[in-house]
Formats: sequence, C-alpha cells, structure tokens
Amino acid sequence: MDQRTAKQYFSTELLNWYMQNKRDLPWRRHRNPYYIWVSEIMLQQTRVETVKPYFERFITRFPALTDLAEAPEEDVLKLWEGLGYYSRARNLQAAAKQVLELHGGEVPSEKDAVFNLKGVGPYTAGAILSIAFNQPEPAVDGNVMRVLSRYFLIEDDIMKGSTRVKMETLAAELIPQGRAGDFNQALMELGALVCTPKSPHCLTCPVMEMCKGRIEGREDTLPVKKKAKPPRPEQRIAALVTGTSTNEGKILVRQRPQTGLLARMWELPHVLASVPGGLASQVPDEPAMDMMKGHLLEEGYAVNPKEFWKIAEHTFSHIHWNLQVYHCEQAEHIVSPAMVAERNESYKTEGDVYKWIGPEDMETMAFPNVFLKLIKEHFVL
DNA sequence: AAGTCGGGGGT
DNA sequence: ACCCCAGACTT
Repeated sequence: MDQRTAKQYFSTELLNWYMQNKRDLPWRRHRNPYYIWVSEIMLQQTRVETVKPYFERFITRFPALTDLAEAPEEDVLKLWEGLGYYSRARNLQAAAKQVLELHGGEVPSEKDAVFNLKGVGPYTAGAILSIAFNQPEPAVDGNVMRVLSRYFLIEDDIMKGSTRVKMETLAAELIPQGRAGDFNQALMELGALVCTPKSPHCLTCPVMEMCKGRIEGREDTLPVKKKAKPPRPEQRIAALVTGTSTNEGKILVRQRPQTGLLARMWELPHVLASVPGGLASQVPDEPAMDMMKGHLLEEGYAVNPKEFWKIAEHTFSHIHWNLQVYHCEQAEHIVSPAMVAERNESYKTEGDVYKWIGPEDMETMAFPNVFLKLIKEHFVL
C-alpha cells in the first residue's frame, strides 16, 4: 500500500510525468527571464498555440529588454495586433522602462520588485519568480485552479478572490524542494493536456489514483464557477470611405482614444446606432446611413453613402458588436477655418485622429481584427 | 466584489 | 451557442 500522503503522491507523480511529457515551447528553450516574462504576459487569457507566432516575432524584433524599452509604442502595438487585451502590450513596455531605470536592465528576482512591475499580478509574479529564478512561489492560473479543485475536491467558486488565495496557499505547500519552476509548469501542463475543462482524460492522468474529484465522480462538475454575464449587444454603423482626387486609392481611418476599449488602435469610422434592447435594423438602413454621414460631417469629412457592403460581428468579453458596413465615397465640400480650428482642438482632448491611408500603411498601423479583416479584403491584401 | 479589457478554438 | 483560456486593473 502507498504510504505517501495525497499531497506527496501528487507532487512526486506530477513532476515525474512532466519531465517525461513536457512540450517543446519557444519560451522553454532558454532560461532568459525577459523571454519568460514576455511569454507569461502573452499567455494571460490566451492559448499556447495562439501565442507561439507572436512570441517568435516579438523577441526577433525586441531580442533584449532594452530593445523593447526603447522602441516606438506604435511598433509594440503592431506586434501585438490581433492578440487582444492591448493594455498588456502598453504595460509590458512601461514595465521594461521601469526595469531599465530601477534595476539596471536586469529583470528583478526579488518578490516585491517583480510584483511592482506594471501588468504583473499574483499569477505572473509567481510564474516569473518560479520559472525564471526557481523560487518557491505559487503560480495559480485557471489551469491550476481546475486541477487542484478536482484533485482535492474543492468546491469554492474559483471566480472569487478568496478562492485564489486559498489555492495559492495549497499550491505553495505542494512545491517539491528545489523544483518550483518545473512543478508549477507541470501543474499548468496537466491542466492544458490532461485535466481539461471538458472531458478530462482521467485514464491517462498521472495522479488519477488519488484524485478525490474523480473517485467521487465529480470531475465533470468541478471547478465550481459562477456564470459570467452575457455581453451587451451594440448595433453600429461603419463606413468604408474611399478617397477621391488626391486621396484616390486610399480609405479613411481614425485612431481611438488613449484609454478604454482598443486604446490607440486604428479603425474604420463607426457610430452607435441602436438603443439597448432595440431591434436590429434591416439593411440597407437609410436613417443609419444618414446618421453616419452626419457624424463624419461633424468630424470634418463629407461623404456620400453608396451601398451596403456587409455585416461584421465581433464579440468582446462584455460587448457584442454588430457592424453594418457601408461603402461611401469622399465628397467635395468647403470647410471653414473656424471648423478646422475647432476640430484640431477636439483632437487634443478626445484623441480621435482621422487619416487617409493606402495598403502600405497597414504595415505600421495596428488595427483590431474585426477592422483588419475588412480592410485587408478591401485592399485585397 | 463587480466591471473593464480581445480574440479564437473547442465542443 | 456557449465556454474557456498560463489575468490584471479599475472602481
């Protein structure tokens, strides 16, 4: 009979399994704290397979922390294009500058210093400290909470902060002496490959014999998690404005404000068209087209709506966009000097900057995916 | 504690 | 359609 406790068994068997089954991932090829840090930021709420190409391009362009710290923010955002949660990119660069000024360019290995880096929370701090410096700190993410909730049959709601703290205490107790980095990665690897959210592969699990959740037949009902609120629907009218005369071959885009949703990203002009709970309008929607035309005129751009192009849908965590996209054409009009002055003033305060761009500009300007797809289709890129 | 912040893959 | 993902930050 196995004399080991459930915790001893778990730690030993899981670590042995990991050493035999760990994946060859780009950020596991070196033990460069900067690489590990970048990978952990990218991996927040993002799958491994999605991150791989982004990570490769990022460290090719910014091989060292100094390269990232000194780069134009536009370059950083462009490399993050399509990855989502763009404040991660801004915070990462800000933190790189922090490291340059406060720690001589070396990623700190002291707990408080790591925690104080922008964009580094409880999980990422633990990941950096354990994986890069092998310090015995827990790194509790969604994978870890799922694995622990099943193995130890913990029924606390994992959405609660108090549950994460409880899991961190437990995870810290499980770390084998001197093996923090490997063990923490083993926990996440098990969650990603075996102890999956749906249909966990218990038959091939290295710790199935003493898994309380499996023994009680609860593996499909754990972890306990309160359901998230559904995203609120928003109907929006977008314009793909093609330029005339000096703007022939170009389209009109604008840059979003410095804060909030998709901060500082470029986009096609669009306006909110519906009241919450209102019915989706049919296309072509003449009043909506007039609203779009009026909106752009206020911004100083006269356009003639042509025809409905297509519907584009995009879901954020908390908002669902239904975009009616219309083809428009730049129109001649006279702008008074007063209007130009007023507009320039509003640029400073609101941050909405409009610009005519061609296909070549797509190489430097960062767009959220919903607009990226539309514009690439228009330019046939 | 609840809301904000992307995007895609798996089922 | 819904769920979830190597979460952090703001209010």
